[in-house]
Amino acid sequence: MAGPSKQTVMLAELRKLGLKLTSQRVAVVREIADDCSHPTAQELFERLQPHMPTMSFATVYNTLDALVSAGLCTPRTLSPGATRFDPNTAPHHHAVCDGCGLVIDLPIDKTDADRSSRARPAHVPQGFPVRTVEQVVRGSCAACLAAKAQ
Amino acid sequence: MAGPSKQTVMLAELRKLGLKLTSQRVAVVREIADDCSHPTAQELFERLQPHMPTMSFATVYNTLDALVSAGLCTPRTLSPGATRFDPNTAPHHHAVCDGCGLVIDLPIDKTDADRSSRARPAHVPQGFPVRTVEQVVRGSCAACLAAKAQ
DNA sequence: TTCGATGCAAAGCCTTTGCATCCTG
DNA sequence: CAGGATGCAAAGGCTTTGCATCGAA
Repeated sequence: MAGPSKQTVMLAELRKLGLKLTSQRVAVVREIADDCSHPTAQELFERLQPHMPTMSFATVYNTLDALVSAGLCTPRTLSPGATRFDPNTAPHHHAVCDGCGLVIDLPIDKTDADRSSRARPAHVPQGFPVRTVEQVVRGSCAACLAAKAQ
Repeated sequence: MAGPSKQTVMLAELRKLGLKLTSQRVAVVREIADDCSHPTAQELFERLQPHMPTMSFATVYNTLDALVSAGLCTPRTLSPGATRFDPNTAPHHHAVCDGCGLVIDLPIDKTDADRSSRARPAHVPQGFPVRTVEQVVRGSCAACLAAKAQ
């Protein structure tokens, strides 16, 4: 389990693709590599800006696009509003809050894997090659539940 | 199976909620009631505008919001870009094209129902009441597949 | 030194909002 | 007739783009 960190892998992959490792890209990669909160570009920018006053939106998007193209990060549009970025490249499901759009990773255990991987065939049209099958669990997060109760 | 049409049901529900049945609302309802292509507000507007020159975006959104609030229509944000509206209120899954964002309904058969309804519990956190569980099948539609091949 | 990357600002989509006017009930 | 609904236009979020400047390799 003690392999290279996620951020090391990401930076190595970007370099392998011939992309320059600018300080801005390194900063974005460090910020998102181990973040399982599915941040938006806006959120990443707001976290980075204080430490790097010249950081711009365009660069955040540029770096995220590079990571997505490299298959190191997945853009998620599971709820209205800004695209969220997910550094977890292992297959997994998501719980999404109807109220605030919060996205929670749901690991796939053996039982789930059986269900979701094999559930694919039914009714998917001919000529539609399947890349992934995910489950989306919609409901309310604890915070929104509490807010609604008041 | 010969119940009232979907559009009749929608209009009756809107009236029941005390909303006025303006010609604009009737037009939007007629346009979306039996449309399984998951149109965007923009698309609905572009279809209606030629026949109803004064139709405005605000009214399309207004009517769609009313239908959503009434539970007669579901907004879907399964791919980047505009929200798509789904008049199919029965539980079902979706196939989504990575290339163009096309959304195809996948009916739930008995076997699927068993899988998806029961698949819920695993790893969903405490205090997260579940409203729905859907499957999202991602891949490529026939048109995008053909376009890529060239 | 070179060519790609950055920062800035403007433009582009999608959606919401404010307000005067209109029209259903 | 009254109050809700409409149309228009402007504003508001999110994202992309263009271009002059900068800096990693």
